[in-house]
Formats: sequence, C-alpha cells, structure tokens
Amino acid sequence: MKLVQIYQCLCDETRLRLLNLLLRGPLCVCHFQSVLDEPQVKISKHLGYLKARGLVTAKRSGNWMIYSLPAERSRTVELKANLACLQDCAAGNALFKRDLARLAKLDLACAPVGALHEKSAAGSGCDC
Amino acid sequence: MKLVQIYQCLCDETRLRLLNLLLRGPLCVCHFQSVLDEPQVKISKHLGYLKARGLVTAKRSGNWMIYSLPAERSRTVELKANLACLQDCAAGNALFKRDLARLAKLDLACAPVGALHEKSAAGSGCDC
DNA sequence: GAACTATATTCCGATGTGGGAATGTAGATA
DNA sequence: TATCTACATTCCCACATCGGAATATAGTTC
Repeated sequence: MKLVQIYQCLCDETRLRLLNLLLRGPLCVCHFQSVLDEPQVKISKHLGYLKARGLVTAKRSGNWMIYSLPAERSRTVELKANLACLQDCAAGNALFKRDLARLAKLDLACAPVGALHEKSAAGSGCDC
Repeated sequence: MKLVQIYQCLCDETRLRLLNLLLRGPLCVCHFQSVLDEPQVKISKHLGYLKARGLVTAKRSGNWMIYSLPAERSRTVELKANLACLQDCAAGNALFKRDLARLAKLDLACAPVGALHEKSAAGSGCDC
C-alpha cells in the first residue's frame, strides 16, 4: 500500500471516526451507526471505501458484519505509524473522545468485550 | 487547523513530495520544479493549496518565492506529529529518497545552505 | 520604459468523491 | 416458504480536485 493511499483514506472525517473506534477493537456496523449517529448508507459506504483499500477487513457473523483493522503483523510500517499517529491525535480531540465514550457505553449495554455478537454470548444478538 | 484538513493536504503525491523536501528547509519554486521534474503550474498550484491551508508559508525574495514550513513553535500538536510521521515514512520510500538526493545536488550547485537566493550570496541568482 | 525572469492565476475539461433515496441481498427466524 | 434484520449496492446529483494551456503579475535588468 502506498503512503498516499493511506492519507487518502484518512482525509475524510467520517472515516477518521470509524478508524478511531476500530483502534479499540472489532465492531459491527450497527455499533458505528449508533456511535456516529449517521445514516446507514453513509457508514456502509465509508467502510466499503476503507475495505477496498485494505485499511479494514470484514467478516460475516450471522446477520452482522464485523469490521477490524488488519492484524498487527500484517500492517506495513507506514500504516502502523499513521494509525499510531491518529490515535495520539484523537486523544486530544473532543469529537473522537465523545465517540469513544459512547462506544464504552455501548459495550456495556450490548456486547461484552471480545464476544461481539457471538451466539454463545448471553443475549440473542445486538440491540444497539 | 483540524486533523482532517492536515490529511487532506497529505493525500496527494505531489504535495507529499513538496513537504518532504520542505522538511529539510526552505526552498524556492524553481528548486521544486527541478527536483520533482513537474510542470511549473502543477508545482505552483499545489504550493498554493498548502499555503491556503496553513501548511506552508511563503515570502518573496526578489523574483523568487521562498516556501517554508510554519515555524516549529507555531505548529499544532497534530501537525508536528504528522510531519514527523511523514518524515519517518519518507525515509523508507524510494521516490522521496531520490528527491532528497536530487535536492542535495542542487544545494551544492546552486545555493549554499541557509543562503537561498540571498542577494549577498556569491551568484547572481538561481541557475537550477 | 522594454524586455526578461520567476511565479501565480484563470479557464476548461476530466475525474473522483460524498451524500441520500431507493433497492438488492445474505442470513436468521417463524 | 415468507418475513425480518443487517448491511451493501445502485442511481443520481452536487461539488471538489487535478491537470494543462494560456495568460497575468511582480520584480529585475537593460
């Protein structure tokens, strides 16, 4: 992946917010919708943009699509550096912090950490 | 300056090359033209784009326009972090390294470090 | 002032992007 | 099988961007 393509992925605020959340771990689309409070088509298209360029991966789990950052070991040096930089910058940004706070609440209400939408989990799915 | 605006400035290869050179110090447009080997209008427009968004500053010196990065102290945390990240990434990139090598040759042939196009300098201008 | 140099701007076309409304689809559930 | 849920895709429009050709401008030199 070329460096400029990484920046092209980072040059939209919605995508920055998605990546900021993904830095905390895998998430399904309904989490993004709930945290960002944006229309489904907008979220889905930006996730598709990131996926087409290799900045995120997706796997299906029942009705849900779980998005993740590529595995640490498979990230290029440039991607590692820029994701780390994004995380640093987001730490001082009100909007990004608000998103993380909302995510934390969702995690409590809707999916235990590490068991996103697993059938074996307590609930019958995602009510977020 | 918002974080996303920084990334918008970084999402074009020509602009990345310009900034990579500026990380070494101030330069005039003819240096950029010579190093990048791109048309004058292309260089000038991308410099204008960066200037309009505060990523570079410009001052006139005779016929020449000298472009610089904003003073270290006036850079936001986000800009500092991303310029440092860019410099790291560029260090491992063939094109950016080639640009720097070309710049080094120009510096020898055409302008002593720190005396870019100064009238008090030896030559009568820039022959790059 | 005329000519020249270095750079910026304008005009134009091609292309990409972002957003929303509507529709399609894969899998689960009844 | 029919329906429902979660998500993706298509179609469309508005708009920004990129690039080059041509032109304009600021400052220098003769």
